[in-house]
Amino acid sequence: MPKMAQTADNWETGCAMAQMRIKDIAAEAGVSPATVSRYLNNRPGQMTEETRARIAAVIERTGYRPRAAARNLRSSRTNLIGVILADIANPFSSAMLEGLSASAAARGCSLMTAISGNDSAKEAESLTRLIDAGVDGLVVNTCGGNDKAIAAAAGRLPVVLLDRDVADGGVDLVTSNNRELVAGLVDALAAAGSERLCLLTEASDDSPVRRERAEAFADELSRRGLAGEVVTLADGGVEGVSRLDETIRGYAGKKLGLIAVNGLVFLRLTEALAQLGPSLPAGLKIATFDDYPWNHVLFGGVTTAAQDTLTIAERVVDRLSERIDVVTTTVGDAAKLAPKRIEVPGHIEHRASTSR
Amino acid sequence: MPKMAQTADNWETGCAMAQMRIKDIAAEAGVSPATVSRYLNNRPGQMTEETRARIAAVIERTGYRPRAAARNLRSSRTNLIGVILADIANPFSSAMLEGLSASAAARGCSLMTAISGNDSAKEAESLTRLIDAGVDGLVVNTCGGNDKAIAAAAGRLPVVLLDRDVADGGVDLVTSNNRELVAGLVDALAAAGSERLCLLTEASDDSPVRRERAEAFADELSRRGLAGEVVTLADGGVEGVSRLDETIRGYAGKKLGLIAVNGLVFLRLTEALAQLGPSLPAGLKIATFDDYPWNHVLFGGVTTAAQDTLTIAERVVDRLSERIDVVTTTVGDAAKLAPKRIEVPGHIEHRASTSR
DNA sequence: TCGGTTTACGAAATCGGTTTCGTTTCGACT
DNA sequence: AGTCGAAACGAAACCGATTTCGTAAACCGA
Repeated sequence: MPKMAQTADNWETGCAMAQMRIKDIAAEAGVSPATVSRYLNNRPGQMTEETRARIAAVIERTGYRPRAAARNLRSSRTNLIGVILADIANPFSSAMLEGLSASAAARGCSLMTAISGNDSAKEAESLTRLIDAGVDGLVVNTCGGNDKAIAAAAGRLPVVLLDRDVADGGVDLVTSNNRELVAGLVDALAAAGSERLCLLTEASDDSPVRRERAEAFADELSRRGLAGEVVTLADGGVEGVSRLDETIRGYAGKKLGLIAVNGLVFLRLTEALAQLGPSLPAGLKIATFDDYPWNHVLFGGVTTAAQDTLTIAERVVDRLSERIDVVTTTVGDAAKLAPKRIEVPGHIEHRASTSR
Repeated sequence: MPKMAQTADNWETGCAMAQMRIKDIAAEAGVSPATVSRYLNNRPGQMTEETRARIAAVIERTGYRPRAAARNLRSSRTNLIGVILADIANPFSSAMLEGLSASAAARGCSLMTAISGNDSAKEAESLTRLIDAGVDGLVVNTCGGNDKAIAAAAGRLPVVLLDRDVADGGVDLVTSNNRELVAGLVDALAAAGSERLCLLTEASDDSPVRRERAEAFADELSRRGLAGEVVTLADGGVEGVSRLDETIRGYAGKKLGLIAVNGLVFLRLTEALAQLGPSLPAGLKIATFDDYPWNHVLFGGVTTAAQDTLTIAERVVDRLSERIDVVTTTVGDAAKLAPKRIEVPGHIEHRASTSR
């Protein structure tokens, strides 16, 4: 006996009717599955307005949704973007995630996220897991230690780096204009009367971003003939803080200006300063990277180099989409896009901590 | 001419060899695809140790990875967990994401994330997008307004709610022991000598969590015979802050104790207090929900009701896995799990803001 | 040694879309 | 009217795994 067509009538009770297949829709609309597929993907091969309407009606009525797995299998496209974040506790990362989510959704893509927690091994594992899952492209905010693997991945599918570069280069990167932002903060401190500047960094953070900011800081100092240095806090609270404390005491009253290289360092700085008193020691000026909610509050507002996270996210998804389109369009690897570095301008929020 | 077996020899240059299929592996190992499949999923139908080793060797050598899409199609399981978060800017959410990511990875699952940004429409859209993508289960930190849709979704696939419940009930929920935490904070303030307590909330936040905490607060007050009230800040900075300011001034010096219902409210409170001076007005005590980095810093440390985000995440994934297993195991809907409410105990961090 | 049961494995169907390729239809232009 | 080309659509192959079902071999107790 030939297999009966499994119609999707709500059988007996009006309970959950069996999932419909594209062929059911086709039958119902009196067309072939191919035509329904063309409708679903509004393919160039147009169809009669009447046919289109009939299919639309049936889909509307039945609430049919195509199964993604089947679609993925044949077309080998998943509309999934993989995201690997180094440290979600960092508000920069969560802001980025929100931006990526929005930009991806605007293109009909979903996000598969993995969080490495600054652990290289976890990052590597996430890399393969996301690739195995069949993501169309990958956004990586690397914690370092996987440069080889990431470069290799970039050879197999579209990859865009977020904020932190890999050694070998050759992979797209989207980042802030760190050099200009450093200059802006130095400006603000100098304008506030600081004569000697310190850039505060953390020992555990050896990221390219930190290095770039440190270099820009040194350059900026020598360009202006200002005195200053990079102070690296030891990891873990106490030692680092006392070292900082020492530095500040040593300069107190001498028009010192401090720049925290990121939000976490700024929090530790705040902790250290709390030991000296609730408001800033006379003559001490402060500025920091990354605009967090508490930056408005601490010290009556701290001058901040704010990154334009939303735009960064947008650029990342734009670029990734370009690559994805190329991959799915071109036959050979001939017209592969050259790797590109995209800088998104941030801006300086001037607040009380650098007022004269 | 019969189609030639596409062997995966690195042809000519050692360049990227063609993706292998399970049938290639099977051929190479001298077994059938079915056997390789059994190996990959280590199925009960065991195989000879020798066969197993031979397959393992071929896979090892070729670096074969099964295509997820094909696997998903046939088995209708994706090993994907969908996560919808209301507000990623809230550190509670990002901590949760990290925990979920870890717990899911431990079970070989990946996360598909969507962020509603407290927008009901976006939440609804995310819901269908994730379901269409074929996630095995869903974790929802709802922003409200989609109770019907969420309940409906829970009827079609495993759903676990995070922190915020839906109206109709009937869906699993994992949350903190808010009532005990409220009691703990009231304890701390009372012990610090506060005679009149305020719970600060925001007008825009009408979540079940807020309501639960407010109710617990009222109950606790009456149980102890303490005076107090719930103060709702208007949205947007100024009006809300001045209202708060007024409240504080009205009570200043009268042994007032303040509880911020969440981290965002606490930040606004901090802002308002900054107008009164850098340290707490005499006799004013403060406590807050949610343990953020700056809680250690502000006011020399603020007493906090900390939620155990890691454990919450773990319970969520545990519960979701239970449901997923039931769905894929049972034939009928007979043994469906009854909805369950899981409370994960948090704890109180006693800090300087409630010292005597 | 012989039935009976278990174990190891292969052949082929199957999941539900997409895509290729071919056929029909229709309009337009000599 | 005849021809041509494009547009609209259908039949069937295809994506690459899993799963069912069947069979041969191995094992086992009597």
